Amino acid sequence: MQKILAILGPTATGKTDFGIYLAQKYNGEIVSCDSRQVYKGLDIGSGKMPNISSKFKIKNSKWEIDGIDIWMLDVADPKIQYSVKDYIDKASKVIEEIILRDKLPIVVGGTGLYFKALTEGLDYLDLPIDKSARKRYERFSLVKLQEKLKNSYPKKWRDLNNSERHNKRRLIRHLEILTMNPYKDKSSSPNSKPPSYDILKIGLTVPRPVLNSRIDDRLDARLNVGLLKEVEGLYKNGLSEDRLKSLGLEYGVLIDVVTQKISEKVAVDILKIKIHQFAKRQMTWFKKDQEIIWFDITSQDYQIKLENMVSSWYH
RNA sequence: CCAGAGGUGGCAGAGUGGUCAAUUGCACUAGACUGUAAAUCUAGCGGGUUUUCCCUACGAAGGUUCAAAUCCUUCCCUCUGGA
Repeated sequence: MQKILAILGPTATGKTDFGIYLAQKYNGEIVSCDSRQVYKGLDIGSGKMPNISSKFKIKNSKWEIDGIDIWMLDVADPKIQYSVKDYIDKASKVIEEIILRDKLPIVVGGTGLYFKALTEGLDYLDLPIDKSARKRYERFSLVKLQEKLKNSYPKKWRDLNNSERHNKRRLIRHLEILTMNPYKDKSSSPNSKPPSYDILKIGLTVPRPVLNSRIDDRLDARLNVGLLKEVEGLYKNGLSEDRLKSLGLEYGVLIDVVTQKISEKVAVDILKIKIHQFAKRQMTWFKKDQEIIWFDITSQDYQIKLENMVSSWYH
């Protein structure tokens, strides 16, 4: 069975660096699994930029760091919302191509849903976004959305947990799906199963306090190399405030500095907290995947142990 | 030194005699999540193995009252204005 290596985990654990290292060692190519790195122009903030010590070049939107090809970067226009569907369509092709080149695909990233969709498939992925339905439902109150779903699709409503029932955005999507009536249309495929691979899932982790301070340091470093300018540039290039907000974290918070709503100092404090919380959410997601083998990067010899594991899997 | 304002849970900030272990926001903890996922959402959040119960708590110490974060006295501290 074709092998794929995956390096997962929360932000700021050095996934990319380690991925590049392993790619060099095992003749691999990297497939980024990151919902923000897909966008052109989100470079510093999304963590695309390599270390100063690394050599990198970009040709035709294709990145190469220290001689290693990195895929799924700059594949989307930041003005336009990207989706899981877009990601797996493209990334699965990229993986096939790497395999045809007789190289090892190394999926590196922290976007859990994308990774899951890529490796396990997702039901009803062929149901597109219905913009008009979405627009219509967005004006509804939470209660109204709940009533509507309860009445028109009681089975779905019953299946939802408390958290989901209060999630306006999710409620809207369920309603949106309903208007497409996929369950009557036998031609729509319930599941898009990807080919089955032999995937070694490596998880990189650190004790939370350490993680938090790594996040803080990294943010300071990114600020020093022009993160704020990057956000300002995107804004001047026509990304709306709302769009930047929806991009989240550095983009969502720093835009308020660009538009002079808050000071940089305040923004940085807020941002650090938000990234801590984000890292926590990533952990919550990945913890559920029992197949991930975790390595604490602050523990001794983790690198050796990890490499041993990879090489015995890879042969 | 005088005059005003004020000291509430990790922080901000409500509450001005009982329904207050104390609204709310933030932080924090745990979690959910099948086309926005760096998004969106839920729960918990003083302590206690008996939980419609007990203890400790609204600057400190006393007091009034059946009952106080809320009223009174003194003290300590902070801020603003005047010397």
